Formats: sequence, C-alpha cells, structure tokens
Amino acid sequence: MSDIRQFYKAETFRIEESVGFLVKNLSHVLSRELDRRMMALDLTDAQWKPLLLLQQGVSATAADLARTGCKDTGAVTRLLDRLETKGLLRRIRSEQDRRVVNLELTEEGTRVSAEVPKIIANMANQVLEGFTREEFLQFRQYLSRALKNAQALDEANAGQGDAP
Amino acid sequence: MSDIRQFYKAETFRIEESVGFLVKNLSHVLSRELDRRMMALDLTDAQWKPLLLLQQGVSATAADLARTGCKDTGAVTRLLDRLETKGLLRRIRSEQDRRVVNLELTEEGTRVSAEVPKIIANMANQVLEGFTREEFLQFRQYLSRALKNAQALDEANAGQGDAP
DNA sequence: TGACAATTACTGCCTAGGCAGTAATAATGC
DNA sequence: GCATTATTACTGCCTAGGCAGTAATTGTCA
Repeated sequence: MSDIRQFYKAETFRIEESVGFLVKNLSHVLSRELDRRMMALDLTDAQWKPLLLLQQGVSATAADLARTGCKDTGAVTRLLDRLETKGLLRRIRSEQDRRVVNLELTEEGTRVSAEVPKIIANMANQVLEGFTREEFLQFRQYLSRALKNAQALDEANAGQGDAP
Repeated sequence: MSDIRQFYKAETFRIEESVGFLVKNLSHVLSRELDRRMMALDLTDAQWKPLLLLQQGVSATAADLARTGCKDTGAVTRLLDRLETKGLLRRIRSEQDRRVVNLELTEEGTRVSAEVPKIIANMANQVLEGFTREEFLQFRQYLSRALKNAQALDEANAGQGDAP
C-alpha cells in the first residue's frame, strides 16, 4: 500500500496520458484488425484462441479456457457453441468426472487451427515494427508485471466466479 | 516491410508468450475491475470515458468520441442513449451544422464525472505498482508505438467507417 | 455416512462493439 | 447551379463478455 507511487493524481489526470487508455485502445484495434484477418479462415478474433489453446494442449475443458483466457465460463460456453456449430470441435462428456466436458478438435478444426499461428505471428511482428529485441523483451515484461498487478486486484475484489 | 524483425515465427508460436495475448488479457482484467469500481457511481467501464472526454473538452460530438475512443459510431450512439437515459448528458442539435448533435453534460453528469479521475488515477497507480518512474515512462512509450503501428494496419485495411 | 461446500457446465438478462445500410445535411467539383 | 461525394447520426443484425442463478456431480469433513 505505502510503496505505491503517485504516477497519476486525480486533480491532474488527463485521459490521453493514461496507460489504461493506451492498453485498451491497443487491445481494441488489435481485435478489430485480427477480426478482419481471421475472416480468411471464417473465424473471429475471439474464436481462434480456444482453437489454438486446444491444439497446443494448454487447455482441454471449458473451465480451463475460462481461466487461461481470463473469461467467464458462461461466455466460454457460448463461444464453444459457435465453434461446435461450425464443426470445428466436439464436446465429449468425461467418464472419470461426469461434470466435465472434454473438448476435441475435429479434422476441420485441426486444419484451421494450423493456419492460425501464421496470421498471429505475422500480425505481432508488424505491431512490433521498429522495436529492438531488447525493447520487445522489456515491453513484454512490463505487460506481464502490469497484468499480474491487475489480476491481484481482480481476484481480491471478485466475490466468486472463476477465481478460487 | 523489409525491416520487420521476426520476433515471432508461425512454427514456434506459443500463445502465452505473445504480446497481443498479454495486452488483451490486461485490457480485459482492467475493464472488469473498473466495472466493479465504477458501480459506486452507477457507471460501467465503457461509460466513464465519454463523460470524462466531454468534461475535459476533448470531444463534443458522437463522431469525436468514436475517433478518440477508436470505436464505431453506431456503438457510440447506443452508449450515449444509455447515458442520456441515466440523465447524465443532453443531446442538442447544432444550428451551424444540422447533421451534428452537440453533447452537453447535465448537472448530475458534471458531478459524477468529477468523481471519475479519483477512481481511475488510483487504479492506474495500483496497476503500476513496482514500476520505477523510468519504467513507467518507457512502458507508456512502448504502448504508444505499438498503438501507432496497429492503427496504421487498421486504417490501411479499413474500407471505410470512422477512419478517413 | 451424510450434510455441506466446491466445481463444472450451462442459462437468462444485461451492456457492449463491429459491419452494413439509411436519411439528412454539408462540402466539392464540373 | 447541380450532381456527386462526404460526413453525421442512427438502425438492424451479428458476436461477445459479465453477473447471477441453476442442476448435476464430486470433494470434504465432522
């Protein structure tokens, strides 16, 4: 509490100088641009993430995806509905734990998700144009630190939901 | 084109190491936490921004807000509907240019928007906990540069809309 | 064992943003 | 001056996420 610097003061706060403002605008513009590029795969910006997480074995259930993606389980359910409708994944009720629904990419889902990294990597490189390797690494580190701080606030204030 | 470094390659791309992933998660968590804190003013995270931009004189019309906030004019229209319903602002058709609707805070809107910077500044400082002043300035600069790159891509690919 | 808590997936109801298309008005070019 | 273009605000229709609440299942612990 006591070691928090006053980078911003209420009396002199100007929205354009805010890091939050920059982060949100950046996130917004990235999403919109990725939405456009993902149209080639008939995906949206929100839809490529679960596909890739499934393909890379990072997540395997809806609750997993919610935690990794920092999202609500309800939102994930509906997102999976759309992907299932598109024939990109299957839901298979677990036999070990009957609360759980395991997720599995279809052939089509596997094929599509293999194309995703090309688009994402290309996009990321373009956004980082002009950055040196050191700046890139530092940028990523700053983002990680800020995210960690934000998640701590989030979890402290969240009554329940996905955060235990 | 030719001076773009290959920070990321499709073959080795891992989503957790992506700056885009970090940016979006950070943005998401910030929004959720601000949603919670803004409940004290009966506002959402999306609603405090137009109020503050109006109060600080940065924007004065719907098209202005869309440009500053990097949003669709349709989204802004509906956002203003909600703020108008809450009695926080008024729409006044311009006499000079009858296409334009000028926006004006009500008394209540002025009172509420005066409380906003306290919450935002406090939140921003907490998220930047552990950052030195130099790191803070560098972080903000990196974000600005990435945003500029992203906007360039966005505007190049946007058929029309808000970007001229 | 049996009550209670936790977890998982899901469902309404809400706010929110993008795209395409519309009507009214203003600016531009011939 | 008049047709074309641009701008502004707005409207459907879509995807998307948050919160609260539900039912089924599992874990915990007295």
